[in-house]
Amino acid sequence: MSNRNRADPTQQDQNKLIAQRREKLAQWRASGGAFPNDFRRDSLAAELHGRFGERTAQELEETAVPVKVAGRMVGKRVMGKASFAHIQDMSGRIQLFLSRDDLPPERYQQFKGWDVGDIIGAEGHVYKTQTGELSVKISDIRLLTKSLRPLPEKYHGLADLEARYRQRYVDLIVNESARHTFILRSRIIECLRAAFNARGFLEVETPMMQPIPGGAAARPFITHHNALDANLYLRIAPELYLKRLVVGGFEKVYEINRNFRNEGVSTRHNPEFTMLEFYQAYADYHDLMNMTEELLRHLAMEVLGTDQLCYQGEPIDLGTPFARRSVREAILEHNPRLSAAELDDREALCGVARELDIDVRPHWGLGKLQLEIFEKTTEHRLREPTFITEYPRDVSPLARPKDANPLVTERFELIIAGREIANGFSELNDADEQAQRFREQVAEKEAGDEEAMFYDADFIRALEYGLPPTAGEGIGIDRLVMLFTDAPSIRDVLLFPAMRAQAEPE
RNA sequence: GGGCCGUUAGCUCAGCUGGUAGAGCAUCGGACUUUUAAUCCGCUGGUCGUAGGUUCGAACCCUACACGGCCCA
Repeated sequence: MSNRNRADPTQQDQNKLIAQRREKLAQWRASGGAFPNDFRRDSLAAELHGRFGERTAQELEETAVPVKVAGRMVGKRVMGKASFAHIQDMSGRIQLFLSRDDLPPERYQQFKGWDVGDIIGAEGHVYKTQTGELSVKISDIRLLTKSLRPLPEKYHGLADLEARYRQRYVDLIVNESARHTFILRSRIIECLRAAFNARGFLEVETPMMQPIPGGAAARPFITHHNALDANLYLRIAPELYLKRLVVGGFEKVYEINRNFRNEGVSTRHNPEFTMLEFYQAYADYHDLMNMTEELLRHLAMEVLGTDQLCYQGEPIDLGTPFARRSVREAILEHNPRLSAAELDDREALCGVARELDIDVRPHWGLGKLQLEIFEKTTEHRLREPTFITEYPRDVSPLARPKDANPLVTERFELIIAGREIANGFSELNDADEQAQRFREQVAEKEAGDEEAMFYDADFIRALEYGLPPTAGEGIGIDRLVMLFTDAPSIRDVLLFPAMRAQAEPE
């Protein structure tokens, strides 16, 4: 990134290219009618390709269908008294052919002064060039918006990652793959919404600003409400509100929205990220695993047309049933030197954890140690879709314990390509036990765990009215989109990823 | 927070052992009525991220800082 050309608009344009374009704009203003907004197009590029792409040149010449198109000029080839240009609209690109003698007087001369990047509107008729490219033979053309800044080079596009993230608008103009990623993201969310609606779920919106942040183990952002003179937290999860709604009788609810976690930024973490969270009464975690598997397979077929994904060179098969194994089984499988007996021996696990360079805290219990060891040694090795089940009770304070073994819960996480994609469980609906779990969390918070949960008395009150047996799950949309678009970084699937503020924006 | 790497023209990138900076594309001027990374001819364009230091001399060596990338916590 250049630090030159600072923000003061009266002082800018040290850059010759910008100065030249500003001069062209000044002439346009002087001639009157700059920045008009009375041009109406009647066709998009992709529509033209769809309607006329298969027609022969002769058929098109006979019908001479008149069209009006508009978009950003992304290519310009002037050859004496005739020119080609490509314009790009939200659907794609279409070529324009201009011949001086087909245009009003002076128009061709004006066109020659316009720049790649300018927004133009044109009318003419659909035809095919000698090479068979569907194009519009122009009878008149107008400049609609003057672009003052030159676009990146046409061949390499914009490659600098910092520039692509900070100036996403430029990235979207010049990089087809970026447009594709965000269009696919939109389709994925659209498809998920349709799937939940079809299953009878009700879409809801719950507070983003919460007096007590709950539903996950994470550090929250704090903000302040002036009129109430009260601190509020940006939500780390919608979970406790969604369960209140199930108490209220909305037995199947879902929400697709942002969560905020005050943690580091990395290729997998952004401080704000999108989560699909849903709850279904009279279901348990097995039901949700089955549904998740179905859902992902359906999603892949809908948006990609295949259930065979390729992520960063690695094949991912969503077509065959996902593996399911418990945290215990997974740890033992990937740590052959560990015995089942050692997994239940806190002292032994502490030693193992330290050998793994895990920063063991004195207040950690057996479950926390198991989970840390799982995350360090096992999670990243799970490449094919795998449900990891039976998470320890003490790291799952909102989940229902297993009847057969109350030390673990009816919880799962879905791991694909070494990353957590979803997390779900049978909900803890025993108000007294939930209150006890909150008290344990508060004790851990007091012991220094900043991610431990708060005691939410209103949530307990809601449970006391009676939460039906319910299962709930969160699916990380950004990570799902990464998987589906083969994106190496979460920033590639966020239109405006979190970046450190620039000292002086250009 | 730690380690490694990067920052040079509008964009994509070269730049050797330290000797005051180059290409392609774009721009600008010219030629050209079916091109599509158009072609051909000619000309421009730089406070080498910032600030110090070493040196006769720094894009290059050293230090700090800023921003970014990757990995680890």
